Amino acid sequence: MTAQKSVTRTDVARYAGVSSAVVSYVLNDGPKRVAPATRQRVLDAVALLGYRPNATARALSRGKVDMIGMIVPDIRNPYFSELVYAVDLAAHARGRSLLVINSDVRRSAAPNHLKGLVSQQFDGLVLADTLSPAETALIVRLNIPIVLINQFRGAEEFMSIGVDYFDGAREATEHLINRGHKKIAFIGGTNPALDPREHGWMEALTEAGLPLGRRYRAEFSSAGGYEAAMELAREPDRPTAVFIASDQLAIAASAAFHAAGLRIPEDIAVVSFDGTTESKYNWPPLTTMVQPVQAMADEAINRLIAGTPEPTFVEYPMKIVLRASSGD
Amino acid sequence: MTAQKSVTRTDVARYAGVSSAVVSYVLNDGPKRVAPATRQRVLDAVALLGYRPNATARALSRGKVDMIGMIVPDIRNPYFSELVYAVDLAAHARGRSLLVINSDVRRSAAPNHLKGLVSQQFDGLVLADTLSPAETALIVRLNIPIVLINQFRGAEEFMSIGVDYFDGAREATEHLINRGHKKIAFIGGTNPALDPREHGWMEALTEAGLPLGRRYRAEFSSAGGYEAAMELAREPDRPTAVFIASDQLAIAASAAFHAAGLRIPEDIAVVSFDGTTESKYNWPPLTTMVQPVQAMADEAINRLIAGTPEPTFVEYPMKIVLRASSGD
DNA sequence: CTGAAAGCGCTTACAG
DNA sequence: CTGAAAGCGCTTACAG
Repeated sequence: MTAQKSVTRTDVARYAGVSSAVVSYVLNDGPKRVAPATRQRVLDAVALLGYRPNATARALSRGKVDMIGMIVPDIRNPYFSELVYAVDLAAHARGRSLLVINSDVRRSAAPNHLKGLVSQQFDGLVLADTLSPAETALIVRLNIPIVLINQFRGAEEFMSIGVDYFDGAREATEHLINRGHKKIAFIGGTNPALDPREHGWMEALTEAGLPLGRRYRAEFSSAGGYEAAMELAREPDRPTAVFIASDQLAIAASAAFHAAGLRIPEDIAVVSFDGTTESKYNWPPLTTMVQPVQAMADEAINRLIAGTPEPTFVEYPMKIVLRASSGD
Repeated sequence: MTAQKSVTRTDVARYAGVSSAVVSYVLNDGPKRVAPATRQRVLDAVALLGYRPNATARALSRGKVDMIGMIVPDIRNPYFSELVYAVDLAAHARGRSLLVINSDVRRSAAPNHLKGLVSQQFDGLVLADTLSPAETALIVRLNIPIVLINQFRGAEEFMSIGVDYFDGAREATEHLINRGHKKIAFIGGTNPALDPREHGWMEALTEAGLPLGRRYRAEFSSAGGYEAAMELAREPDRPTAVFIASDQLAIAASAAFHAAGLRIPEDIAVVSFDGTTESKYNWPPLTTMVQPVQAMADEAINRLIAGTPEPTFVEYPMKIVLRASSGD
């Protein structure tokens, strides 16, 4: 269903009166040199015939596709769409396309959502999703460079790129403590393992000799954040501040607090996590821990292109951005 | 850089003691029938050798890649990330992968951002971006099925799928009129041509015998929406209501109104356009015109797969969702 | 029901 | 500087 009778390398070669090899040399700028006059003839033929190289054939012949795959839970989450954007930018800067795989979509569309992926000849894979052991095994068998990004549950087999979740969370909580809050809650996800963000929150409170506030575990979605915040708002002994594990949750939580008649930050101060653009346009604007998304994306792509990376954990520090939600 | 010494069809065939053609027949369930016993031998060999078919070779041989391309201005805009998600879902349901191209990224990464696209052998292309005439010419030469989505400036050459922008905008404005507003402004984009949303707003006001309110033209970004709203807020003869052309603009505008000390909807009522999830979690929740995104996405994919679609305009009606931003 | 073989459109050693 | 040719890993008419 591509072009009906598409122009091929051979057509160009014939028209220019050279071999198809020469056409390749011209188009790829190598590996052989071509005489200027010949070169011009080829270029003219290309233009005249409207020739477009077939990327598929090229990929088959070269044994690589110049394409990187990226697995993401849900691209509708602003954090992930910013991450995808950054990785895409990095990939293109290095001459690669990025094929984004929404694991959400796959999971609903097919029982074995990674199946199609398996036959794809990616140069590498950026994993922004937590996979089941079975899925991980499948991925490993792909035998291509892999980098985990945005995951704190670092797998032993792969290189992992992320922020210092623990320290970031601790700093966020400390900021609330420094502003005089004594009852500081936590809203986060329903992880099976301990979320380092929850851990960092605990650590900060413990260090300050403060009691652990209540923790609310929600689905990582707007609806989840809204419900958790509503629950918090109805608490008889309400906390005066809350550290929320993602901007998406925090934005929905803000709406819930408003709906419950709470003023931010007067009644409930909020510090969030991620530093997406959305956090700035929330009402009130969110104080949030910023992830250096582009730097992480660049790193991921560079490592992949360099070949299978060492299974280490590359950790970026976070920076806090002070805004009105915490009274700043 | 794919698997070092990957297992090929030939290896499987040899191991199973059949020809590579038979392996194909088994794996593709056709076009020939294979004896059950032989079939089982092949399947066993596949499992034992850990064979993964090479999608690139398959694509070259079949002349198609089962991949659809989608060009989007900026995936970080929630409306587009929801649209991409929907199209991805539709594509996978039909057995195709979706390669998303951020024209933003391409434009900054390469002068001719569509160049790489040209050699890709897509089965079809979903265009959610307005292209320059030169870019359009390039795309046409691709000679593959194309569908425009989310564009009101319908090109004559292509099928176009979208909502009834004009009617949607009119209904949005009428809602404000029905609630008694007399001074209704408009915040929209800086389009060279007349945005039908602006046109619909005008029409509603004219029909009601109301004077045209001021119109604020902004970049389609959060920053753009914020600035436009700030300008509106400072107006001496401030409007009491505003129709805003997208949720992204409206969310940023809400923040600006709050920052300027205006209450929504008491001082300024807002009706927005798009119906993204974000609109629901804004404060206050936005009354907005909902686009039937999934239906549009399904339609786009179905048409592409059926072959080059007729250059018609498929228009979906919009539905208003009433929420607090308009006092509902 | 199974096999030998041509072909998809490139790339790239190998000769000249 | 240029060409003839093998090869990438599949698919699929064509024979048997």
